[in-house]
Amino acid sequence: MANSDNNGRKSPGRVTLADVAREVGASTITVSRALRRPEMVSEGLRQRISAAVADLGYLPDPAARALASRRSDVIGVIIPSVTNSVFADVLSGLYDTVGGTPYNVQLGNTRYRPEIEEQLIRIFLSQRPAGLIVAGIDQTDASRKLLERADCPVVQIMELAPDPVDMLVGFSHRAAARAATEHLLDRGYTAPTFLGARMDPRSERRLQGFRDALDAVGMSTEGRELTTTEPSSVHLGGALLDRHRARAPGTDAVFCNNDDLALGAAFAAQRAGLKVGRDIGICGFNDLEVMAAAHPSITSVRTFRRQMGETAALRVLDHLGGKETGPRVVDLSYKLIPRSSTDRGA
Amino acid sequence: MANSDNNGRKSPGRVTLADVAREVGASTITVSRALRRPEMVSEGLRQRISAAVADLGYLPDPAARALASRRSDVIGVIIPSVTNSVFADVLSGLYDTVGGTPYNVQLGNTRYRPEIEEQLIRIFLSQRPAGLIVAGIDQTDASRKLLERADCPVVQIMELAPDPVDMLVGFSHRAAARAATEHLLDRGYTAPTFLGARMDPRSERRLQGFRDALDAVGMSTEGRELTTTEPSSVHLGGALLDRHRARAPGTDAVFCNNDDLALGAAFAAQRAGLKVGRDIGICGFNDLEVMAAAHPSITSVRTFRRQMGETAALRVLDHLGGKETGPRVVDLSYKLIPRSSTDRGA
DNA sequence: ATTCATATTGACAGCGCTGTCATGCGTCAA
DNA sequence: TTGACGCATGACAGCGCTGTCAATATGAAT
Repeated sequence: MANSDNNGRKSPGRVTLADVAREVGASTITVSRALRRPEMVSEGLRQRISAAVADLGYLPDPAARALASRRSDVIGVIIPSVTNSVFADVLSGLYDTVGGTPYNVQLGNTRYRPEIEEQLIRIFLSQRPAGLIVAGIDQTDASRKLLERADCPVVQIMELAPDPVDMLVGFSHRAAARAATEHLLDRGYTAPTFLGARMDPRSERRLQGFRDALDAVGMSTEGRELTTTEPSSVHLGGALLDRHRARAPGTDAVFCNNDDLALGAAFAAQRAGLKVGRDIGICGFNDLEVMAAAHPSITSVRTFRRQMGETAALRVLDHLGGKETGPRVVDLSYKLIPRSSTDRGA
Repeated sequence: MANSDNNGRKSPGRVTLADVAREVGASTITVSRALRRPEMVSEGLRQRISAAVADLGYLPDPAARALASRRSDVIGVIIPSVTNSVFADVLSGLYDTVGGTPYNVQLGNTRYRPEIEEQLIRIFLSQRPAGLIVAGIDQTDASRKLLERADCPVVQIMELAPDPVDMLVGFSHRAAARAATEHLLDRGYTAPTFLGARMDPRSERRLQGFRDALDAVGMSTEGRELTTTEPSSVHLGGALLDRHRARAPGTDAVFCNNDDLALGAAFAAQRAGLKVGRDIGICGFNDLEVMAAAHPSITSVRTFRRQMGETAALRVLDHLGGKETGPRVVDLSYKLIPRSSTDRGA
C-alpha cells in the first residue's frame, strides 16, 4: 500500500489533537475542550489529557484553530515607526503583557503614511485578529470605518480624543506641551521657541499646546516656531538650534518636540559656549532615560509609554476574557520633570 | 429551509476564493493559481481574475492557506529585547525588507532567558513558519536541535560563528572590541578599563576582545574590568565610571560595552571636572546616532545593525523564492569611528 | 416512578484554501 | 492519421481544529 509506511500514525513531527485523543481514549473535541475550557471536562479526564499533552509534546496549530473558530490569536499593532524609541517603549509594554497569554503580537509599520495604515488595517482584519491596537486618532475615513466595523476590540493609543473608535489609551499632547511651555515662562524665560521635527499629528498638537501657552500670556508666536518634516535626530536638534539662533539671537529658551532634539540642542548650545539653563532654557518631551543622566540634566515632560502599551494590551485581553469593565478612555496624563536645563540660576 | 436566508452567498464580510471563482466562471483552484503562480494561468483568465479580485476586494485568508499548504506566512524573529535600540535597528531593517512581501514578521522576546528562547522556538515551529531568525549563537542544546530539524530557512544574527545552524549574518564582537581597545592604546592611553553592563554572550565576547588587546601588548587585565549584570543605561555608565575611578584613580580610558554606557561615562566625567579626551578617553560600541552629535563627540565602533536585519530577511526571502545562492555566513564587519572623546590633544 | 435540568461526552460538518492527480485539447513528429 | 506531449483547467480530498447539535448519564424535583 502507498500508505503502509505511515500506518498507525500521522506524518511524524506533528502531534495533533487526534493523537492526544487516541492516547487517552476520548474524542478530539473533548481534548479540544479540555484545553480551552477545562471546566467543561471532568476532573479525571482533564488530568489524563494534560498528561498526554505533556507526554506527546502536543502544540496546537494556530492556523487550524483560526480557520475553524474564525478567530486568530493575533493582536495586530499598527504604529508609524519601529525604531522610534517612544514606540519601542510602548511595544515593550505590549509584549510583556501579551507574552504569557495565548495571544501573539503582530506588528504593522505605517512609516507615517496613512494609506499604508489603511492597507495594514485591511490586511489585519482579513486575518480576523483577536484585537487591534493602532497608534493615533488620525486615521483616514476609510480606515476609521474599517475599524468601526471590526468585530474585535480596537484600542487607539498615544493620544486623547472624545470619540474613540472603541477604546483609547493615551494623553493630551497639547496639554502636555502647554505645561512645558508654561514652565519655561514660569522660570523666567521671555523668548521661547518651539523646535519641531517630523511633525506628525502628535507633533502638531504639541505645537498647538505651545501656542496655547503663549496666547494665554498674550505673546505672539511669530518667529517662535522652527519646524521641519525631516525625521528627528540628536544632530537635527543641534542644527535647528543653531539655525534659529542665527536668525533670532534673542532666543533664551526652546521647547523641543522630543528628547532627541532637546539633547542635540543642549550639545549645540554647549558647543556655542552657552551655559545651558542660565543662557538658554531647554525642555524636551517624553523624558527618555538619558535626560536625567545628561550633564547638565535636561528638563522634560515625562510620558508613560510603557504603561500605555501595558494598558492597551490589558484592555484588549480583558475584552477577550469577557470582562468588559473599565473605562473606554484612559488618560495616562504626563508629568513635567524640571531639571537643570531650565534653571536660570544654575 | 434553515439556510434560505444566506442562499446564494456566504456570510457577508468575507469574500472567498469561491466568490471570485464564481464571478469569473472558473474553479477556485484556478483562481488560487492565478494569485500564486500567475504563469500557470492563461493571460485572459488571469486578467479577469485580477479584475474580480480587485472588484470584490478579495483578501486571502492566511489561516486557511497555512492549514492547506502546511506553511504559514510568518517569519519568526526571536530576540532578547524589544527596547534595546540595537535590536530596534535590526528590526527596522527586517520590517522594511519583509514589508511588501506576502510574509509577516512575528516577534518573540526572550528577555535574555535561554529557556524562554527554547519555548519560543517550539511555539514558532508549531506554526510551521516560513522562516526563523534568531539572535545569537548561544542556544541551548535542545534549541539548537530544534532549529536544525526545522524545515524552514533559519538565520542566526548578531554574531559570527563557524558552524551556523543554517545561515548566519553578523560580525565578530570580539574582533571589534579588540580593535576599539587597540585604538585606545594607539592613542596613547595607558590604563584602559572595560566597563560592561548586562553581560550577555555578546558582551562577554567584547570583554574577551578587550583582553586580547591587552594581552597582545603584555598588559594585565587585573583591575581593568568592571562589569555588572544590571541592564545597561546612560545613568549606569556614569555610575560605573565614578565607581571605578574611586578605586582606580589612574584610569585614563574606558572602553564601554555599548554607547549608553559611554554616553553616561562622558557625562559623569564632565560632571567630575574632567576633560573628555584629554583627561579620559572614552570609546563606545555600536555608534548610535547620538555619539557623533554629542559634545564632545564620542568615539565608537560602528556596527551595521539595520543592514543585518535587511540581510537576514533577504536570506530568508531568497530561500523561500528558491534562490539558494549567496554565502551561508555573512560577515558585516564593523568600523571604528575615532572622535574627540579619544583625542588626547583635544 | 416520572420529569426535567445539568453535566459530560461525542458525531458531524465545515472553516477557506492548496496538493495531487485527472482531464481536455491543440500541436507536432513520424 | 496517430500517438505523444505540453498546456490550461478542474475534481476531489483533506489540512487540524471548533461550532453546533445530539446523546447519554446523573441527580433533583415532583
